[in-house]
Amino acid sequence: MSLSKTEEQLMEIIWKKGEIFMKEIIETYPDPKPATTTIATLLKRMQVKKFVGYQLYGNSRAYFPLIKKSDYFSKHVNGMIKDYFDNSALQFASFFATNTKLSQNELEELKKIVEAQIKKGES
Amino acid sequence: MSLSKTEEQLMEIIWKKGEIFMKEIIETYPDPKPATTTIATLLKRMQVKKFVGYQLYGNSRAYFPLIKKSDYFSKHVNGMIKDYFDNSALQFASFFATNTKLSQNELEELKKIVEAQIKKGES
DNA sequence: GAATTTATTCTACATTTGTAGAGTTAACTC
DNA sequence: GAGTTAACTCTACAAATGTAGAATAAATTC
Repeated sequence: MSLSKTEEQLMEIIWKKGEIFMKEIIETYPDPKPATTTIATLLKRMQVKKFVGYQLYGNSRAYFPLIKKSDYFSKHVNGMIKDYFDNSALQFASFFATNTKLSQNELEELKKIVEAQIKKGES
Repeated sequence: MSLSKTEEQLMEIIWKKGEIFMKEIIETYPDPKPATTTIATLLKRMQVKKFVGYQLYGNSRAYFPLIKKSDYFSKHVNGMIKDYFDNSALQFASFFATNTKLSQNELEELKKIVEAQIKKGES
């Protein structure tokens, strides 16, 4: 079971806050804000799909993610690599480095990250 | 308008071949193969969405992509960066480098790619 | 404590997606 | 040329998704 685009957006709001009340969720949306019932429905479905849970505080619910954003995107990206880049992470990385607008500075940063990652693996 | 997961899979088949006939499409799918009508429906929808076109050869159609795979994934990945990584490509790159299982060799390769990209920008 | 606000469930309905049968037509096969 | 195969259109239908009203219940406010 995976999330739809709209559910993913909501999920992102929940990830950002870590724990969030209905009222805050609605506030987060830009106008025109969705009806609370709409959000309630999404939250319900996401609970069924085991992506969010909630903690009762007195009588109100604080919703929280049941999956880490990094895990979610790992799966997501790895799925993409598998399905559309011949299962080659490198191919994807190459595509990414050449097709995304990274500034010189960002490229330098990225280089550092990669180097650090290499170091890490060497130990 | 964007493609659903299933349509994307079919799109990938079309990208791979560049130009492809119905029969070949079906052959590409693993068992249990979908009904030809299923594929026909998907193709029809993808034509409406302007993702594929076809060229008549005598009486049969050779389907081909109307969008380049690199363009499609650029949009895709950039959308992901925008929606879930604070619009920071670097943040995504960092996530990618640390969360995807790249071998030492692949990391070295990636480093080279990044370096090449840096060189390119310097000119 | 009556009136208002807020959150929740239940129900509903339109749209999109996944899948494919029925029917048609052209092509291919003896 | 009668029978088989292939591809296409049209129709259909179930499931998933996007959106929200009605009803209810609790909390907040005068």
